[in-house]
Amino acid sequence: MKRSFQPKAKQALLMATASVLARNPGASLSEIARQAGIGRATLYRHFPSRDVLIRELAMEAIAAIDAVTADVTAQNLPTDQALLEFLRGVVPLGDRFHFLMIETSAYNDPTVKAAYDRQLNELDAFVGQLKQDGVIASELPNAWVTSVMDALIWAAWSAVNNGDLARNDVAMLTYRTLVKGLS
Amino acid sequence: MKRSFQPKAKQALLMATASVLARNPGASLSEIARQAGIGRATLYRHFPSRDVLIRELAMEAIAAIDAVTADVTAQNLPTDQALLEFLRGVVPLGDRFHFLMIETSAYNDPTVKAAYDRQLNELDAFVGQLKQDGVIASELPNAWVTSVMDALIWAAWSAVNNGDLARNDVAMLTYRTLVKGLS
DNA sequence: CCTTTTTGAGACACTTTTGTCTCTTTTGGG
DNA sequence: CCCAAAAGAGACAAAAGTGTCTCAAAAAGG
Repeated sequence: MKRSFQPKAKQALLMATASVLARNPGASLSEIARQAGIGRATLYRHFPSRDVLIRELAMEAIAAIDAVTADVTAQNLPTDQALLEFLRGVVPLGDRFHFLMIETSAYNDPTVKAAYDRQLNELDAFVGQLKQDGVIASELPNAWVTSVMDALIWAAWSAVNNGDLARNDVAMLTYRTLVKGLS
Repeated sequence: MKRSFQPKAKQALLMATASVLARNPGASLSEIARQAGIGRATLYRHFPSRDVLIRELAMEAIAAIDAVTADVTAQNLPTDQALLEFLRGVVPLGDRFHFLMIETSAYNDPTVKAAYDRQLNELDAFVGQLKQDGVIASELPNAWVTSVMDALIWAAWSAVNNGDLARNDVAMLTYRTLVKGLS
């Protein structure tokens, strides 16, 4: 083959889709293709249906967050620093992180659902560690902590993409807000 | 007339719609009607079109938040207490508050847009006061503050509706998270 | 009860979106 | 420069959502 079916373009397409769907979950495929700067037919060449697109995006998002987690874990940092590093990695993925929370149709697929549940459990365990180490208050319900984390990550990503906040500041700002807010 | 066209049922319908649309902005009218426990045709008897439903819901949401603001203002509290009271009033309206942020199609209507812009300005002014009074840090961009407020209000409402948090605790929890997080 | 109003269910045309195909143009490796 | 792979454009049927209408059942006032 001259040019193999480039996984690079597919990746870029997935990222564009996340960006669109995070803002407007009901967006049509024409809308997604338009905002990705490609033709609708081309979108179908990469993804045979809307469901597959959603599913692959979900899996990609989960994998991207896993990569961040693995990277942070490998550094063996104290939990508070690990949280900061996690945010540094995850805030740029804010649209995909958010997409996972709102695009409930993705969980019709059992593989996606299993991977997502596993990731939620890992996050829950991390919150447990943060509590143990006194980074956040242990009397707070985990559900509240994870909700606030998601909410702030999404707010941070949106602020950067609206031009309201600088990309380099935003992880630290989120970290401070989170740690101080939940201490 | 025997029974006038009850504004009460209409109100209940709007509330159910907000609840559905906040979670799933792309929900169809069948979905909305089903979750509201009524027939689709009945929905059309109250609202002639999807656009009108969206528009009326937006106006109702804005009015409900205005009512909270007016109530808080009338009490002439110090700003930190005013914030707490505002949250107490607004967290139960979390779905409608959130709906206003995500249902961009509502702003096609100039009346809705004007009312929403006015409300955003009022919120911005309130944030300015909170900064002046040292309740929150003045170096934070207003956009970040309002983003975090919305995010937390929505997280709080969701947590209550998922049964993760008690309705009576949640405003105070949101207040603490917000004030400590942004101090 | 009886009457009037409201409701739910379903049929219907219309619009938008989805998914499939074909044809032409562009692009990048050889 | 050539040519195969990939892109865009557009036509098309199928599916889903929207808006209108009718009719029978339910509900509530008199």
